[in-house]
Amino acid sequence: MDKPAPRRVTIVDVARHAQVSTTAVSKVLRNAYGASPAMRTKVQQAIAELGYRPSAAARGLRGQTYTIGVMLPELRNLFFADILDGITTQLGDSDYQVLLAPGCNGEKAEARVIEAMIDRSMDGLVLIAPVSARSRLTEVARNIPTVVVGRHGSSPAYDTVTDDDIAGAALVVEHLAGLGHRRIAHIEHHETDRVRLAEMPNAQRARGYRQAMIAHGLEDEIDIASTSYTQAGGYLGAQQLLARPVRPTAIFAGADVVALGAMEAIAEAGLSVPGDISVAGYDNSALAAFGPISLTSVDQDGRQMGADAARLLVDRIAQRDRRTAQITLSPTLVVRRTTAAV
Amino acid sequence: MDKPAPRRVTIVDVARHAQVSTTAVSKVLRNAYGASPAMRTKVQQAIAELGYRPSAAARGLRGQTYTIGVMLPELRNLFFADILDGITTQLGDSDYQVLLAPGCNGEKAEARVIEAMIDRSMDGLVLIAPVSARSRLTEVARNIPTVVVGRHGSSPAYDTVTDDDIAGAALVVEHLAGLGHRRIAHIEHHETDRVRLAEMPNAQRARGYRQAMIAHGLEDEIDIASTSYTQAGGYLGAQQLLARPVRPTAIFAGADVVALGAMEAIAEAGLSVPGDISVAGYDNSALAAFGPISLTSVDQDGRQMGADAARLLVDRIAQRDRRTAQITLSPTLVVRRTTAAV
DNA sequence: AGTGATGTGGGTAACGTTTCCCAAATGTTT
DNA sequence: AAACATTTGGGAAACGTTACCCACATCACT
Repeated sequence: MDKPAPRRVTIVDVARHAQVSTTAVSKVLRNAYGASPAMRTKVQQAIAELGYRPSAAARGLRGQTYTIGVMLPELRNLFFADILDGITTQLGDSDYQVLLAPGCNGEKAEARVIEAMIDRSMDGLVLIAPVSARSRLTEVARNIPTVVVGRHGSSPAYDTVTDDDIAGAALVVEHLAGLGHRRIAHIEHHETDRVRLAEMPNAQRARGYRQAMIAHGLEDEIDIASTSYTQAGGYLGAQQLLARPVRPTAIFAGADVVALGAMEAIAEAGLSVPGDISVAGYDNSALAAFGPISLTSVDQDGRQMGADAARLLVDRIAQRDRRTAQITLSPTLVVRRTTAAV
Repeated sequence: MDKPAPRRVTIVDVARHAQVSTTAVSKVLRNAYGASPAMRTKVQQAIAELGYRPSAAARGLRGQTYTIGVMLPELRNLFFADILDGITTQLGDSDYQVLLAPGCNGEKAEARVIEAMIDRSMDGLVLIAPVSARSRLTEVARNIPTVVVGRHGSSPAYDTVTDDDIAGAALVVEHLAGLGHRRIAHIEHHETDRVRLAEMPNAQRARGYRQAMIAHGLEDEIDIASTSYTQAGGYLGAQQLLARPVRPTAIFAGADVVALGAMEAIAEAGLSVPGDISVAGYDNSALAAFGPISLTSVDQDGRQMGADAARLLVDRIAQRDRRTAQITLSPTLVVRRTTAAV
C-alpha cells in the first residue's frame, strides 16, 4: 500500500526497452535528424509503455530546458494576467513550459529573480515592465534570449513589445476635448530617472498627454499632479487638482486604480462623476469594466502583446543573432459612463 | 562593445582561484560539514570575486534545486495572490526560490503543470485548490514533498492548509439572521464529483450554509442556486433566485466575484442593495474592500495560509517521513455596506 | 566497378554539481 | 607512547541528457 516511489525512468531504460541506443532515443525526443520512421515509432512506444519523461535538470546541463521564465512586477495587476494569457496561449502547443516569478517589485527583487532564472538555465525570458537599468537588461539579454514587454526604447540585444502609450493618452485627450472639455488635468506616476523618463509607459502617457493638449490648442490648460500609480496616488492627485483656483472639468488618470482613487476624492469633495468632473483611466482592467464603476479607459490588448512576445522569444531562441524587433500595438478607447460632455 | 557573453563561472573556476578542491567549494556552498572557518572565508571570497553562481540544473541532477513550485488555478483571483505573498514572505530569507505555473484550470492542465514541475526536479510543491483526483495527489506527494492548500480532507502523504469554510458560511448566515433575515439564499459552485463534494471549499461553504440555516431554525428557507464561481455565475444565480415566487431578502454568494455578478442582476431588476436585498461574499478580496463596492465578505487570512504552507513544506523537505499535519484557520466576517437589517 | 552522396544508427565525452569514499593531520584518551 | 577519535581536505564516480563524431549500408551517378 505505502510502497516507496520507484526510481525515475531514464533514457537508458527506454533505450534498453526499445533495444536501441540512448542516442537514438534522444534524437526521437527532440525530433532531430537521423532517425527512421520505424525507429521513431518503436521508441515512442517504449516511451509510452514506460511512462518516461525527460529530466529537465539533465537537459539543462547540456542544452535546453524547454522552460521560459516570465517576470511580472505585480500579480495583482490584471493587465499583466492578460499578457500572461497571451503568452501561454501562444506557447500552448509547443514544448515550452512557462514559469513565473512572483513579486518582483523593486530593482533588487527584480535582479534576484532574473538571476534565479538564469541559474535555472531557462531558455528564454519575458520581462514585463522591468525597472532595471538598461545596461543590466542588455547584459541579461546577451546571456539569455529576452523579450521586454511594456517598456519603450529599443536595444540591439533584446526584442520589445509595447503599446503606444503616447497614442493612448492622445485618445483620451481627444475624446474629452471632443466632449467640450478644456481644463483636462492628468495624474501621473512621478519619475525622475532620465532613462525611465524616456522608456517607462507612465512617462510616455504623460508626454502623450502634453503633446495632445498642445495639438488641440490647450497648452495653457496643461495641469499635472505627480503622484504614483496607486489608488492612494489617485486620491491624493485628485485632491491636489480639486484645490486649484480653477478646478479641472476632466481628469485623465494614468491607470485604472488611479482613476478609482480619484473618484473617491471627488465623491468626498461632494462632486459627481461625470456630472461635475469626467474621469478616464488607462488599462481597461476588469475593474473598469465592472458595471457599477463603468470607467472610460484605454484598452491595451494584453493578450496580443503576450502572444507577440512569446512569438518573438521562440524566434530568437531558434535564431539568436537575428536583428532585434520592436512591436508597437495601438490602444483603443473604451468609452463608458465616467465621461460626459461639459 | 558588442562582446559575446563569457562562459559561465563554474565551481571548478572557484576551486582553482581559491586553490582548493571542488569538493571543498561544494561544502562551503551548502554549509556542509567538513570545512574549516579559514577555508570558508577563502572560498567565499573567491566566489565573490568571480561572481560565481551555482547552476540549478547541475544541482538538480544530483540533489536539490532550491526551487519550490506553486500551482495556482487562477491568476486573477486576488485571494491566491495573498497566499502567494505569504509563501514568498515566509521563504524570503531562505535559499529557496518560488516559481509559479500559470493558468492551471482543469484537471488536464493541472496534471501537465505538476508533471512539468516534477520534471524540473523541484524540491517541493504547493498546490493551491487542486482539482486532481486524490489518488493522483497522493502519488505526486510520494515523489515530491507536497502541501495542499484550500482543499479539505487529510492524507498520509501530504500536509494540508485550509480555512474552515463551514465556519465561514456560518458566520454569514449568523450575521444575516441577526439582522432579521429569514429568506437567506445561497449561490454555489456546481459540483457533482463525490470526492470534490467532500473536499472542495465551495462544497464546504454550501454545506456550512445548510447547517447554519438549520441551526437557526431556517431549514424551510434554504434556497440554493447552483451555478459557478464566476461573475457570470453570480449574475445567473441571482436571476434565478429573483424569479422565485417569494424573493429572498439576502443572498450569500460563495465568492466575491459571484456577489458582484449578483449585484449586477439585482440592479438590473430595479432593486437596491442593501435596501431590498442584502448581499455577502466570500474571500474579502480587494474588490470587496473597494470603497464604492464595499461588500460584506468572509475574510480568510491568505497570507497566513501561505506562510503556514511554506513552513510545512520546508519542514517536510528536511524530514520527508514525518507525520502529515493539517492546519485549519478560522475565517472572520468583515461587515460592510451591502448587508443591512430587513 | 568505382566514386561520392545520403540515410541510419551508435559510442562516448562532455555539462556542473554532489556524494561517497579515503587519507592525512591533529587532538584525546588509555 | 600507543591507540583511537575527530577534523580537515580531496579524488573520483555518479546524475541523465545531448553533441560530436564515426561506421556502415544503400543508392545514384560516372
